[in-house]
Amino acid sequence: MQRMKEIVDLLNKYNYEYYTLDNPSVSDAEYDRLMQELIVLEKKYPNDVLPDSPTQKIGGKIIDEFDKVVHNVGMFSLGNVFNEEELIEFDNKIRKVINNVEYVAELKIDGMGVSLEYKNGLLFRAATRGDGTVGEDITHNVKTIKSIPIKLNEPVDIVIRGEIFMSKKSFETLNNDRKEKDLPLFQNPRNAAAGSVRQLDSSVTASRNLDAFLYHYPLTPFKTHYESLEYMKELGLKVNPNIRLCKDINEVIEYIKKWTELRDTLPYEIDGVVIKVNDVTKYDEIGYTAKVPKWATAYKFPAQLVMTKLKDIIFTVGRTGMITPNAVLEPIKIMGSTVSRATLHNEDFILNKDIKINDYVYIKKAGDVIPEVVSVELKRREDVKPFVMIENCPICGEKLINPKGFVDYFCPNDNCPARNIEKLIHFVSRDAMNIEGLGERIIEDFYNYGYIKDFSDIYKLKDKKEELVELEGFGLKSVNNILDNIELSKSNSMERLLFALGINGIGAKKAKIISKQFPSLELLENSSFDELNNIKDIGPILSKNIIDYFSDDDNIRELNELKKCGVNFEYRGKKILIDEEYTNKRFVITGSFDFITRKEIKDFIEDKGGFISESVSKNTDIVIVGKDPGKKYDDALKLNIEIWDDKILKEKLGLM
DNA sequence: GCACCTCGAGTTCA
DNA sequence: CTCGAGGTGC
Repeated sequence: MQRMKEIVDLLNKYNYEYYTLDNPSVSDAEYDRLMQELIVLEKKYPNDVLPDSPTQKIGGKIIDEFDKVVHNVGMFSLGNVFNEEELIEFDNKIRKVINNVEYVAELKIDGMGVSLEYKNGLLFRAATRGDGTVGEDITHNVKTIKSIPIKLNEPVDIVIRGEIFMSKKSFETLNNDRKEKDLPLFQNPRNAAAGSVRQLDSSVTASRNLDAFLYHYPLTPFKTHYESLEYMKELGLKVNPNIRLCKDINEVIEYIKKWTELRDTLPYEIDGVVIKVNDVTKYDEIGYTAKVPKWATAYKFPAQLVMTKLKDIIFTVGRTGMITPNAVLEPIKIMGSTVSRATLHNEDFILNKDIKINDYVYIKKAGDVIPEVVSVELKRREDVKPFVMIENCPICGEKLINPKGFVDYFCPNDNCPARNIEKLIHFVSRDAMNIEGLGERIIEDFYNYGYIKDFSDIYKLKDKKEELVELEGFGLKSVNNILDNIELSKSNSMERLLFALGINGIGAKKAKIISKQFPSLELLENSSFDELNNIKDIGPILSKNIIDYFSDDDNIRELNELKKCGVNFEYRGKKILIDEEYTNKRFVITGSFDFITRKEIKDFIEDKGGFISESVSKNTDIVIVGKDPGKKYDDALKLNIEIWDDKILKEKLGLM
């Protein structure tokens, strides 16, 4: 079919031009006409459909859920700088490591990160960023995006990272369309793009007019980032045309100034500028922090500020009794949503910012989500009332306390209804007992009806099934669902229960650390202050909180009730084999070993509850020394720290 | 005793 | 996200 091939070639050429030239040689109307003709032809001759036909990109597959994808190269996030000084500091730190640094400055597209995996030049898999290690498989949807080629110009195996976004124009069209159909509107192009990519039905994604820029080649063989980008263009990948190679940080600053001004003229939204060291071979030398690479950063444009009236300051009570002042605002639209509340954190925050009731205040959205009061417009101040911290709990009336050295005030009443409800909400929450279907509203209702007061009452709800079914808004189906999930939660591993109990200062992470060393609640109950205090990352205050918790008769009674209800008290995860010689001891490894890998030593020690640290200090317990040890060995000798040579190590490992 | 980092607690709206 | 507190290292 000669004509079919002609059209396919034309359309592919057009797609390419559309994203690389300002004035493509084919008009929108002509493109649509050709597409129509092609669809008719392909219907007529389904056997002759060409593999690189653009119609093959319009998916129609509906899937049940997204598969998880483990990124074979981690997808890191970037650190942020918010002004010129911070940027110069970023540059200074890099120039301490390497001189004559060149940067690549790129527009930071406000969209959604994506990882593309090509095999033999064909798009094999596309995944979201997720937590950086595990993302979601969105291949079926990404195939519908015109600017992401299904086939590259060379048959290579390659992983490429980029950003999927929606143009300002498409966003407007989409929202106008949704308005007509009375559908909820998207807040901004980024949410629209993210929502569209996460469609189970890819024909919906196809209709959304998504676009993409690719900007990163993680395992590049090239010496510089700029060369990688050039190569990506050769492959047919769409790279943003406004990328600039900068000789030094001053050129980066120039670039930022230019785009701060031109920002609104772009057809898509940007929220800053990304700056990367051009020389890829220096990345390891410059290094990484725990979270982000040190060889790149994002300059973020200042967030949008809006002014509104602060009508009142009210107070909420958390599960710990912590009192939090909240600003009641004249509702105002900011970045797509209407805000009427914002946290004021504590008394100091309010006094430092000199916030008074009836003031006009500037609001921004921190991380584009959480509203935050930035400052007061003193020029508009009139008829204001001073802020006065309350002295009694707004719910139960108990006199508040302000522990020495604390900024926050607390309601000390263990039976405060507000606290009780918050404790129950925490107990069922996702990282705690994870009881789905038992949401905040329902907890509140059940508490007020008197069905639940203590944690264990949740497990006794099944005895009241007949009554619950009669409640307004509940039916047999919803009640059954809740009761099923309550039953399921009984078998949770100990760390969830420990976290759910809500001991002060014991969050999800600490609960897990503790559970590994005291793998049942009974063992924890019988632990001593010293044993707890010895655990790494658990100090005297948390140890005391735990001891106090288990010394309280009410708590013991409640734990017995939970046990009676059949709630699991055991830790089900990987346990530590407690061993005096290893548990909570700090090890440092130096030199090399021919009979074992470092990873194996590390696993051996960590299985017994020991820790590996990188440098020797007076807190190091044991230094393991192999062949050709480094400075760490000298440090160990100086500080008189126990040393295990390869012979001792072999004995300990049971190899001799 | 101070500087650093990690963690916990509370947080908005649809 | 932001804040303060707690833990640890120097």
